[in-house]
Amino acid sequence: MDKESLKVQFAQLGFVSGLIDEIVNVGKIVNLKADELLISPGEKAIGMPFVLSGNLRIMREDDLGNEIFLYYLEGGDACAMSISCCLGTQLSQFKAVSEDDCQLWVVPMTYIDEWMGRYFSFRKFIIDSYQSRFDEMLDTIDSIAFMNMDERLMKFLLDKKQSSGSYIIHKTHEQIARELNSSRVVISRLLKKLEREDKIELYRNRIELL
DNA sequence: ACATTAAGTGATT
DNA sequence: AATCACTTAATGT
Repeated sequence: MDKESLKVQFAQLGFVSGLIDEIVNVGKIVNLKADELLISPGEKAIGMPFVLSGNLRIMREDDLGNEIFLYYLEGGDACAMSISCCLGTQLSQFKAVSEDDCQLWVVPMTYIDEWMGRYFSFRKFIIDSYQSRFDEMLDTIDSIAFMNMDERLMKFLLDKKQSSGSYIIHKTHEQIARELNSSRVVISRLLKKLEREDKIELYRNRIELL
């Protein structure tokens, strides 16, 4: 990723050129392959990540290793949540795993506070970003609280199609069950039902939407 | 050929 | 909707 295309990416976020230069100068690239752990609860964040490409899955985890899915970070997103983690010398409350191959631009936290003061566009971006993470979290809370499992599963499949731009989903029933906080058997049955309704086709490690 | 992992299913709570 | 127990199918060594 060369500097010029980086600048183009950040310009799309509505940043002014002075800010873009600073971001490009102090950040560094982080490449993740699919299913790599970026951070887990209790760790100190390395900085504030901007997602250049790929998707990340953000989750909460309890002491027993049970996970609950919160939201996705997609290209163009930044994890504003990581601010609290760094401004207040707090440790991460989240677990972040790459969903596919990802490119991140990570900026040391020390700059964030200062940029928020100096650049209106940056302050706005952070607040908006915080807001959308929050909204997405409300969304998943709603779906856990108010939607039936079959609706949640359908939503999951459609979201997946949306974010990956593909009708093919490379996941096992087990993985899907974990992300929806359900069990493998339940997911297998519901998927089977969807297959009988000709909405999907099932294979090993792969689901195709029709 | 054998072991391992993913997926399908009936019965029970 | 979850869990158990068991079967069947696919894949790796």
